[in-house]
Amino acid sequence: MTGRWALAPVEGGGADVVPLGPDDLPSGPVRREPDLAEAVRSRPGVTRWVWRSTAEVYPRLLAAGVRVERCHDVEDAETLLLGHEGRSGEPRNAAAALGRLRGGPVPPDPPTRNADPSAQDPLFEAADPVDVPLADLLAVYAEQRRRLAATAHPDRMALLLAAESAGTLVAAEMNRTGLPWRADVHREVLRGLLGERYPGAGEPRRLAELADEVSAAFGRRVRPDLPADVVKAFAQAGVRVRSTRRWELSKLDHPAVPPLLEYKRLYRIWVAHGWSWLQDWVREGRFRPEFLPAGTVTGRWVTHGGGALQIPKVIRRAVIADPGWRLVVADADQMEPRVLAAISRDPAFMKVAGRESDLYQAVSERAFAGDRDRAKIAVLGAIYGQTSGDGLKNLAALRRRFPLAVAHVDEAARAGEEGRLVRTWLGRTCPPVGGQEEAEEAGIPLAEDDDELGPGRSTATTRARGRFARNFVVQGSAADWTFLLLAALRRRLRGLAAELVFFQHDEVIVHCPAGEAEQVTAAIRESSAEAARLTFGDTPVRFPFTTAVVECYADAK
DNA sequence: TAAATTGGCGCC
DNA sequence: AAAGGGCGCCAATTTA
Repeated sequence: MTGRWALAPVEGGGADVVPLGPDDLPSGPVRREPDLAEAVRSRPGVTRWVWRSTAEVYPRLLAAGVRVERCHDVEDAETLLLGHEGRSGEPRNAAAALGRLRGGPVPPDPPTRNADPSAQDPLFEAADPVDVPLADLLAVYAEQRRRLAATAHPDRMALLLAAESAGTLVAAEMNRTGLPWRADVHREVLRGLLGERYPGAGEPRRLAELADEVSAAFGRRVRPDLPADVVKAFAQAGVRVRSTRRWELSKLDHPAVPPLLEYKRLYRIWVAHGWSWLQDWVREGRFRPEFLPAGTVTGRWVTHGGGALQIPKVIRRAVIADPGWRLVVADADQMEPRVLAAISRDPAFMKVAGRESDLYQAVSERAFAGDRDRAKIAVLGAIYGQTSGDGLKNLAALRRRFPLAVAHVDEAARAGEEGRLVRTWLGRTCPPVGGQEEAEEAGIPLAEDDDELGPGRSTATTRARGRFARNFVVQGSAADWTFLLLAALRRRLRGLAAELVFFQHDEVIVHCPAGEAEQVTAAIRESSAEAARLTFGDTPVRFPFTTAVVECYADAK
């Protein structure tokens, strides 16, 4: 009952299961079990379940109260392996992987569905056309193990696959648990910001007032939610403005600007996190977005539904722990620069990142005469690829003191511009620019005709590809690390009532009884150290977290 | 008329 | 001071 087992659901609610030996082949007979959840529950000693897709299997287990320690998500692994092999455009579903292995048909991936809160009914979902029976799944898995051994750093790639699979478990568990959400508090916040709500059509009162103020300032009726109308109104008032972006408007000296900016801020809350959002996404005291691991090229997760990764600060007032419980909100401090230190192995930068105190302050003392703001601009500029303004001057100062760190991202940018593969620390791979469709699907900026630039000069799109790759190695390696962190934290929370309820790039929220808050805080600290050791090996770089134990999310910062 | 694109802004 | 990287979502507008 120990070791790895593979599992494939079958018609009628059952499953086929089989134990796997050290050679990745079955070490016993396939058993047909009548009940999927029972098949897993009755084998508590299994250390890793191999299955096609966590999203397919695990929600059913969780619904039956069954959790697993570890898994290998074959389709998730397929995505990462294809990427590593420079074949990211090929379908990643299990049936396609089988087709490539056997020379059979290679079905395309099913379209990614959009979550629609009014029409979610998983009971009536059609059978998945890309599903494969257990015997075929085993063949695909064994082949994946061979391909894994052939990667540039098999030990790192194995970690990446394990970490991503752990992420799929965490995501499924969070999807089920949901984020504690007080609808009554949310409504209070809305009333305070937006005023009375007019049932039926029309803006809430505060927005209507601000629209009137804008119109009064222009001397004619202007709809502030229509950029074209606003640009025209400014033109008629003798002010030329290229767009209605906030940073551009805020430079202007015109009486319409203050109410306009306030309107935009509140309008955004109204349409994105207002009463209809509450209606759509909050049920029984929980906000349940759908976390999708590996939703992006860089590895960052995305969510479907409710804009869960963009909850405005003011709305976080509604995230309140259950009575007697607390939220442990943990935020990694300057995660991406610390990751850059770890992957570049720049001695001076590692020294700076080896302290838990403010990294930007430490950088500023070495390169910017103590000016923290400039240090931060320079570091972020290096990571994001700043191309103009003071950023370049600051970047030069950064390069003098931390040459290897800057060279690391410069090299990634060059590789991206030249269409070479770019990898994160653990081996997640940024697709090269191949076919047009492929690149567009992956969101990679494409080269285009640009006759005005002579030979030897990059086009704007080439430079955009460079920035993409530059950021990829840092953001992606940071994602690598956070999944190891999540896996470690999940393991450490086992046995507690505490539950992971939220994850956002460099921030986690754990919901726990007040009495467990101290243990949870310690678990986060220990998980950070463990994840750093596993991911980057022997590195002096530290990854401190700011943790807050609060009843309300809004009080965490 | 439905699908795709655009402008804008929230979060990291 | 200037407008770099990654997303999702909404309404309006354009395209097919």
